Amino acid sequence: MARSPSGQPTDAELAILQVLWEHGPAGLGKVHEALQARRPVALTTVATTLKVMLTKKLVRRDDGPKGYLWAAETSRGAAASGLLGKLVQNVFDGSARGLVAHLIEQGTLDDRDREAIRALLDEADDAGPAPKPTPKRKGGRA
Amino acid sequence: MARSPSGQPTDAELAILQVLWEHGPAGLGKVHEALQARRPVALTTVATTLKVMLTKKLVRRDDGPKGYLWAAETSRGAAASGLLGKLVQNVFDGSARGLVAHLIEQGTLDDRDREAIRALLDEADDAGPAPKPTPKRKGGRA
DNA sequence: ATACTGTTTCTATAAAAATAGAAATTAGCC
DNA sequence: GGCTAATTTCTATTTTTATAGAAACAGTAT
Repeated sequence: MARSPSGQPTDAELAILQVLWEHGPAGLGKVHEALQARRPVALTTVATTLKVMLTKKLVRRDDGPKGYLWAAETSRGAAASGLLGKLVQNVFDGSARGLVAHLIEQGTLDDRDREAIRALLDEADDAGPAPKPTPKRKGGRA
Repeated sequence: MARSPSGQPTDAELAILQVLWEHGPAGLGKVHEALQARRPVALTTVATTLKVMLTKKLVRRDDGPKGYLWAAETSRGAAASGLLGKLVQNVFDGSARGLVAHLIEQGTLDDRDREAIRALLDEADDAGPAPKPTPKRKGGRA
């Protein structure tokens, strides 16, 4: 056997999603144009990939003025979570903290980045101080 | 054309690297055993993958007591950097900060994680307080 | 209506990735 | 010295990914 489809968008698919996330729903031409700006790719290649993405439910297809309008059916956050989850699992042995540590130690983040991250950390502290492991249902505190 | 080899280790390869990173250099049997603990995989599959990884320079192969001893030739950090770089580029539009923000906002990091990260951030501040954008050569301030 | 333009679908190919059986090899054992 | 068990190499298959040409189709403008 070969591998089973991970469900995660591939590189080519991410390139397309990136365009849709930025420009919003767009026709084939628009998507192609945006991709072309980065690296050469045939129009039909984009079309084929979009078709595949449709079956994968990564994009939606609505009737537009000319042909179809293609729209991302996966949010950037969702895609990020999926891919990050895999990476964290594969490389950092499941530790997201390890991943962040890597970025910090590697000097990938500059001063402003670090400052911004501190702010976010503080917000997160305020947001969910509840150490409760998320009650399944019947929310609210006992 | 199809894609050209990214150079980055694939999922199956990462699984093997993970083992080698943890256990250090090991024989085929040991690697297989460790992988098997997670999901079923044939011995020959591991052998074949190792062979491929050898040509990719992801592992080294030294003579051992029985057969060979296989060792990771790529550090966890290096693999992480490569994969993270791609992910950041593909999904976060080049912003590593964006990636960290995602993790924080998604609640992927718990209290202890956040605390640990703060400490690392502080260390990083001390480490390289120079705001100079890394002088190309003839270092030092003008 | 007809030609042009952009879109979609169909068909196809090549490489990588994942997997494993069969066969050959080797080191150690009795 | 030949057997056994682990190892390695060879060969092979399947699926996905990435890519694109050809052809069929739709809408637009003249």
